[in-house]
Amino acid sequence: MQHIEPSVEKRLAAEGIRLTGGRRQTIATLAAMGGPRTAAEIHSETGDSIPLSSLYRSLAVLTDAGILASHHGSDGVIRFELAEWFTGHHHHLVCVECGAVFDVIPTADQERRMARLVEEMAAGTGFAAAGHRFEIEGLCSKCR
Amino acid sequence: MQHIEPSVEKRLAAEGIRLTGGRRQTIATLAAMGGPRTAAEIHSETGDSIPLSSLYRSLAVLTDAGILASHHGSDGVIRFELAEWFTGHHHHLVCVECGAVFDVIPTADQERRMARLVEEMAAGTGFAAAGHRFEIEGLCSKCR
DNA sequence: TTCCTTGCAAACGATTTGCATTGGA
DNA sequence: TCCAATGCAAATCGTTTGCAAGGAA
Repeated sequence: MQHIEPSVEKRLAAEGIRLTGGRRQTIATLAAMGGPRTAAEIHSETGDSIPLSSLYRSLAVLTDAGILASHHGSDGVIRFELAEWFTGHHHHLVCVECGAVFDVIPTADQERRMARLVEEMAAGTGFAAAGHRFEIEGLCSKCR
Repeated sequence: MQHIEPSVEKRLAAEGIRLTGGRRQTIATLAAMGGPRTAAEIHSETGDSIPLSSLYRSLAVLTDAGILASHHGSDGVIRFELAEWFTGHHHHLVCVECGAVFDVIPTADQERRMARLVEEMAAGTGFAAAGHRFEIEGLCSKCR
C-alpha cells in the first residue's frame, strides 16, 4: 500500500479530493483482497467501520478519479478493484454459479491479439472503440 | 418470427412451459427490436400491454429455458435478447455514455482466435471455462 | 472560515414475490 | 379439470441522496 499511496494522493489532490482515513482504508482493503469486491464485502472486511453509505460515496469518488474500476457482475451487484494502472491490464474469470470474479493477466502477445480483434470488429460500425472487456465464464474451483 | 416459433414451442413444451400470448409477444418484440433490450423498453414497445411483473416473470422463464439470454449492463439494468441459437454467436459494442448495446458478429476466423485466447488464459487456473464474453466499449454514433 | 467528507435516515428504482384469479391444453 | 400463467399490490435489496454535523486546510 505504502508504495501506491503517494501517487493516489497526488492524483486526488489534483482534483481537490481528500485522501481521508476511510478512503485510505477502503483502498488498502481492496488491495489486500486482491480482486473485484462488492461494497458489502469491503464493508464487512473492515469490520463495519465504514457505514455503507459513506463507503458507496467513497467508492464512487475513487472510481471517478480513476483510482478504482467498477464492474457490474452477472448477479447485478457492483464490484470494485484497483484501477489497471496499479494492477496492470487484466481480464476476468467469472463464476456463473456464485458470481465470484478472479483476475487473469494476459501475456503481451495475448493482449496484442485481443487488441487486433477489437480493432477488426469495431471497424465500420460507426462506433468509437475505447477499450474492451473480456470475460471467461465458467465454474470456479469451489463451485464445480 | 413464424420460423422460430415452432422450435421455441417445442423447447418450452419439453419443460412443461406454455407459449402464451404474452410470451409470444415478448419474443416477437425482442426479435423485431434486434438487440439487447431492457424490460422497460420491451414494456413500452408493446404499449404497456404486459404488466412489468408478468414481463419480468416471462423473461426469467424464457431465459431459463434458453430462449433468451440476459446481460447485466454497466448501468445496472438487465437487457434481454434472443439466445444465440437464433441470432448466432456474437459479441457486443457497449456505449459507455448511454449504456446502449449493439451486436457484432465475429467472423469464423475471429471467433476461432477468440476461443484460442479463452483456452490459453483459463489454462492452469482451476477454473472450468464454459464460455466467454467479449465486449468492446466506446461511444455509439449518437453519443460521440 | 471554507468546503470536502461523514453518518444517519429516508428515498429510489429495478426486480421479485404473495396471493387470488384467469386461461390454456 | 388441473396447473401454469397473469395481474395487482406489496416487499426486496443494492444503491443513492438530503441534511445536519464533523474535520482538514
